[in-house]
Amino acid sequence: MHAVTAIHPAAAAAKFAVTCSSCNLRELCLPAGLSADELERVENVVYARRRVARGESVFKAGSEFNAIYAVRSGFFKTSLIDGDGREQVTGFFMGGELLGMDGIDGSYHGTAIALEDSEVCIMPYALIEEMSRDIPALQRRLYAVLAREIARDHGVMMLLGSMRAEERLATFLLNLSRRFVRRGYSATEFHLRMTREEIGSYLGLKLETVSRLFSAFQKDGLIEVQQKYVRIRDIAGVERVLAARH
Amino acid sequence: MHAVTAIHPAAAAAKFAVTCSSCNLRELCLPAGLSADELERVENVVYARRRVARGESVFKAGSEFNAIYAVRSGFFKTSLIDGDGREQVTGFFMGGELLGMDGIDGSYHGTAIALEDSEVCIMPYALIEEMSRDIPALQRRLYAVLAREIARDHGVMMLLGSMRAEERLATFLLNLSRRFVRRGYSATEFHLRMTREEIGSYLGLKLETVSRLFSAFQKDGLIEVQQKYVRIRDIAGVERVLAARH
DNA sequence: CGCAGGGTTGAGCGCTCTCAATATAAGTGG
DNA sequence: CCACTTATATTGAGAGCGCTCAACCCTGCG
Repeated sequence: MHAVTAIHPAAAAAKFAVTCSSCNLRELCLPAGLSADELERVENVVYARRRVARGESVFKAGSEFNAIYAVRSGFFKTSLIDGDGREQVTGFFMGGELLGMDGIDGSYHGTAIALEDSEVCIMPYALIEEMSRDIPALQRRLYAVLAREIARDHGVMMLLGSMRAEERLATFLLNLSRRFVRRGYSATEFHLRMTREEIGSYLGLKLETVSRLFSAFQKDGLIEVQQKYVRIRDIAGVERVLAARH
Repeated sequence: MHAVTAIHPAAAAAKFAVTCSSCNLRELCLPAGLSADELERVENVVYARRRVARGESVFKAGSEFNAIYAVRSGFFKTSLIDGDGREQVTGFFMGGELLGMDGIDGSYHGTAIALEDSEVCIMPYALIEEMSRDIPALQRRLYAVLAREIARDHGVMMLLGSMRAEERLATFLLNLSRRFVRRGYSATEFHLRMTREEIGSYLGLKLETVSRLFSAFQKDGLIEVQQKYVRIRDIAGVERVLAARH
């Protein structure tokens, strides 16, 4: 069992600064408007961290659901394997984002795999659930996080259902850029953690098509690309790829 | 405000039978293992119904979130409209299914439109949220419903990302069939409520392609189709379209 | 009856895939 | 440190699936 012991408020705040904030639990904690006391309790939820080596899984599709994971550092993909062994990448996740929420109804629906050596915070669901009953702000937050995941998926459905290949890649690059920025990294220069094949799976394209598009974007002066290194030279230009629909 | 007045248990059960069960709230109520007393409270959440005429919307993208809706009768589509006015259908919903959960973080993300004269049960979110704190089973249920929506969307992502046109249509038909059966309708014979264009949008295909595929399935003896009427003549054959991946 | 919305079908094009060869990186073990 | 292996990327040529454009048909309804 997990014991919630009394901690001095200042100590709680300090501990939060170490554990929750450095776990980058922004999705769950930051905008929730929790009191210091509530923060302490939430912070206690993160009762363990776990290193996940590149290529290892955090959880596998079908295995029993018992925790949500917050990415503390590193980079992950989530994917489904279909009956014929075909993989569909359903998302990429970086620091501060949550993994495993699709498992709340019993077992994980997909598999989460680290694309580089990473670390996650383990948040046992039983504790979260219990606590969310006492802390309305946390409950609202949890629902909101789930709802936002649905909204994100709908965005991907729109991408897959109605965009042409170059629009998909442009959307992908802009999305990555925005997320890197929010984490204090460069908006225009980054290393891709995933392979062309994984990008292709996510975007509903073949890896050769992805590769060709990178080359085409480079030829058009939109980006500079060399294997996994990408520099966006003309963000407005990349955005224009989306604007010029049809 | 909504007043929870004391009701005799038997009366509560009767009222539940009328309101909740006939609202087909199976997603939320049925497998939750609620006590009679809890059922009464949940049933009180459905404080109003609303008729939605064909073509009308239940809620619109961007409007303020205040309720989840359960389909009582009829048929709905949800869709996103992108900047250029392009529509992406994100789902079809029939009796007993829930609409509007993607709005929990403030405002509805998509628009829900009735494809035939329909009726929904209005479940004010403030009440649900409050109640889910008192009734753990309901809370778990709500999370599960949200999680299942995410899983559903991942399934659609797989469909859009990795299936060929005929596989998509086969998947669509089998999914509809399964859902009709669960509601006591025929598994093999039904009227489509949506247009070819809406099916196409959902499946990431053009309406002409959808039409051609229906014709092709008919020629192969898999189905019989005449405008919106569909009869599946060879379910195993339709399933084989999926099995024979490339 | 005429109109409008939805559905079907055809012809041809083009985007993306398939197949294949080559190039580049990143390990691995001697 | 260097050959060797393996994973990942790039690029080309050609094919085919699904799209575009267009004509026609069906059905319901005022």
